Amino acid sequence: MKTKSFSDMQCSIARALEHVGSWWSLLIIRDAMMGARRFKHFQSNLGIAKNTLTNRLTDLIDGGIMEKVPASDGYAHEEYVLTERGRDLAPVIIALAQWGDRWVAHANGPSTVITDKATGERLPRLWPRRETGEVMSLKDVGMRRNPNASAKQSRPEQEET
Amino acid sequence: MKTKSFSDMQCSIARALEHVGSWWSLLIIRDAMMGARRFKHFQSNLGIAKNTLTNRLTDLIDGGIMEKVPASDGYAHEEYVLTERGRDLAPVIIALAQWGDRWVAHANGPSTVITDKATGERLPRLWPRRETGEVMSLKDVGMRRNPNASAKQSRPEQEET
DNA sequence: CTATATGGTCTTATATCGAAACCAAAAGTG
DNA sequence: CACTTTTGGTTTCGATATAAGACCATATAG
Repeated sequence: MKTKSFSDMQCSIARALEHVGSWWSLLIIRDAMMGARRFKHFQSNLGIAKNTLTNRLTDLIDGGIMEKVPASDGYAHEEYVLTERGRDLAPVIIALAQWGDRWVAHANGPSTVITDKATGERLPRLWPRRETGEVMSLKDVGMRRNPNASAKQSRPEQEET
Repeated sequence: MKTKSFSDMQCSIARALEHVGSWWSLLIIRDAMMGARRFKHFQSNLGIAKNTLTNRLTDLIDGGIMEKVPASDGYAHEEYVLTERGRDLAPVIIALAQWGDRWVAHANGPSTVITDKATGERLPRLWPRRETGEVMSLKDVGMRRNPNASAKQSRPEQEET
């Protein structure tokens, strides 16, 4: 139920989830990244109900993540493709896939492997790095409140008043 | 309606979303990463209904992403903390935050900045890299079907039959 | 020109969410 | 120690989104 919207939150994660946080969105985006372009592709790949697919696609288009374009092969239908904004979600998809591979993989292994096309090798884990490229420990990653953030946000250290 | 479960899908992304794909899950995890530990923290930070929060926390615990531990300060209550599995979602959270910062930021800027504690600097964009640390172009990232994947998955190139 | 596939829309049933009331136990107060 | 407030829920209820399937117009295939 979307009744509660995140769009008034200042947090970028909430604002991002407003666009890609619903149940099917990221799977549709994943399929698009893998080459799906037509309604039927998404529907048969995902086993999603048609009306739900219509809704999700409409939301993604409204959010500027996908767009409808004329068929690439000269046919009359239209196709759904990712915009730049949508393609830019690749790190999210990859991070999610790698986490899934590690922690909740299917008994037969993952259905899809993310590779470096140049070598065919599996991509190394997406992980925070410094400008230098050095891999960071999570302990060194901080989340700092933006000074000109508007509202309160209680954290254990600062809530007593 | 969650009636449709992703848990029978072989795709790691679907399997990951089964755990963190519902509306509030990732925001709860984000709050936990920022230091929230108690029910009231999550509730007041997020403005989530209490019953929904209870459900989401229960699911996260069942999924091994969070766990309940005795209060760290000697009080009688229990606290909710991330497990290793949960902390390992950091790249997903960071990728999402960075995408949000870039594409759908709030007018006043993001409420939270993700930093390198060592320098206080904002973290560079999480992006696919080779083993060498070299940043990749998305064009070089491939998604290949796992040979021993079970079911069909139609892609434009292979669907005509 | 007929049959089928595609890309939807509409209706109905059900599951989930949000809000508010309610409650027991713990913590804070005098 | 008695009294009040906070915390951490659970229950009930109404609103809404989803799933499933019927239905339909257009496009493509034969």
